[in-house]
Amino acid sequence: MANPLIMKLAQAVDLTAEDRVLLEFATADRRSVGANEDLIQECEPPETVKVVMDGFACRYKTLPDGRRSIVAWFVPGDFCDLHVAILGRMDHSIGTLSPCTVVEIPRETIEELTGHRRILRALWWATLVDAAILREWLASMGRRQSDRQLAHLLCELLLRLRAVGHADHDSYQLPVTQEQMADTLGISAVHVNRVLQHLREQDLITLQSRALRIPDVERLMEFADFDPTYLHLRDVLTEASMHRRDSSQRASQPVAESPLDEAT
Amino acid sequence: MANPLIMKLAQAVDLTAEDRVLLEFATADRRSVGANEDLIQECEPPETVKVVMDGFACRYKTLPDGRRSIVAWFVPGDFCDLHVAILGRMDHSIGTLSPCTVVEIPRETIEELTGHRRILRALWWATLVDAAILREWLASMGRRQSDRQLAHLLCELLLRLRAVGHADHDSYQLPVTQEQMADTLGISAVHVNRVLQHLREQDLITLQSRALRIPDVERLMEFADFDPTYLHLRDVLTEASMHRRDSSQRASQPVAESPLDEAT
DNA sequence: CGAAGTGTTGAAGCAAATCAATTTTCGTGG
DNA sequence: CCACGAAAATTGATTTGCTTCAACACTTCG
Repeated sequence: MANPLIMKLAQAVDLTAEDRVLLEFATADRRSVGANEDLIQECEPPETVKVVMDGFACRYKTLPDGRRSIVAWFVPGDFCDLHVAILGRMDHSIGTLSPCTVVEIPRETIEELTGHRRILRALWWATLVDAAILREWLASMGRRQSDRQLAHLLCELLLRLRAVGHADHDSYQLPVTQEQMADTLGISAVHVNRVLQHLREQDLITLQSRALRIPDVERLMEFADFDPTYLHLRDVLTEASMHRRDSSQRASQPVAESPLDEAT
Repeated sequence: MANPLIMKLAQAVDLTAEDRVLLEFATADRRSVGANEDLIQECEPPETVKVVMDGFACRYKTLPDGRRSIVAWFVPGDFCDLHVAILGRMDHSIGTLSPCTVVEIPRETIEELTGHRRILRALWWATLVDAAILREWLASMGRRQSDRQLAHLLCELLLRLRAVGHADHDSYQLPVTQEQMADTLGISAVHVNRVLQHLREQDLITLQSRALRIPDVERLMEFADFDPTYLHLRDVLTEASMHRRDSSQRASQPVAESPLDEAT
């Protein structure tokens, strides 16, 4: 099985064989974590950078009344906390949604990795895509009805998981509970259940025992008003997503030169 | 009047006199823009980096049904698009909310600025704080009632504006319409109106002809469940915010060393 | 001074929350 | 392998926060 981190970063830059070897070594030391366990808690400054290699994790905030808001999902290949090192303190927690395999990369290894131009740029890209996803989620939560919002999330996951080889053309494992989805979408668990049924009734999805299948990907994307541009992926613009609307605008571009990067 | 960009970046690092001179020069060439004008449109790759020096601007997404979602507010001192350069394409637009004074900093100037360690780090910090704000907004939209959500936004603006010298202890200019607030909070303009009245009835705020006053800052923060940690500000933790709950956890820290920064 | 944009108010409707009960699934130990 | 308990999913009834539509008032500015 291919390394999801390498697959992901290859979306941003052309990694050399040397880059790949370095990344392979950096992610060799894996450990297993059960579901619903915290990887980092609020106020706890992390010493290592964590990468999810298998399973789903999340970034979440707990409000004083006990309710929680999940503000990011981490799927295989995702860094959990690349950015936090520069800000003194965590303003949120990171925990697993399902059982996970994670890697903890020590600071020195990150420094070594970022000594390589392509990897440095790919890490930049990953950080910025995280922010782009956040913006899309915010827009989605603000202005989309919950059935479209959920459908949108499922489309996003399809592409993100495909990019790291964890989804095939129309299906993937979705190892999360309806309550976890509810905390992500900002709705109640009961309503998630009803929305899922609604999507099933319309034959937009199939979901049983954590296996999601999308009979007609294009139709679901249409329904969710999903435009994959914001994911800034290179490979995964499939037939389904390419043929929609103005496909010339949608073709992926190589990552642009960055002023900040330039200056290094 | 002090330079808001310098004031903002001084929140993150100790700028030297030389740093300040550089930043002053970089922001010398200002221009005025009316309200509701686009600074950058979707799909238009920006050639310069834009900084708001006066007035309010925003980052927004337009959904196909015409509704829009504002996913970030830019107040004086804020970069609009520092990050976009690395991703090939804009997945959103940037426009003014009120009349603004903006600066367009050419690529080369940015490269020159980022040649200075402290400035580079401060720009990093600014980017990460933007993401932190986005997370807080997402949590807020997901799990807070709209009166608390609006109150939370007003608290955030108080601190952000104070940091750049555009708010005093308990008041500031809020040059936006209720419709713009609605697009930000993900609710209808009518409801914004009612929520504002509700806040006024409770003497939590005063708002007339775009001037906001908060009679009891601490009480509004309590009401909004506002915890300023996520803004990662150094100076602006006032009496009001410091005395709440566990203040020892709340004192600002110097910006930590960053692995990515280290590697430069 | 008039027109357009903004703010305000009321009434009706709807999406989603809440509460509560029930069934199904899943993990675990006997 | 089955039985049990706990977690998760499902269903129904009721309530509520917010939307929508529509009318009207105020403000701002050319």
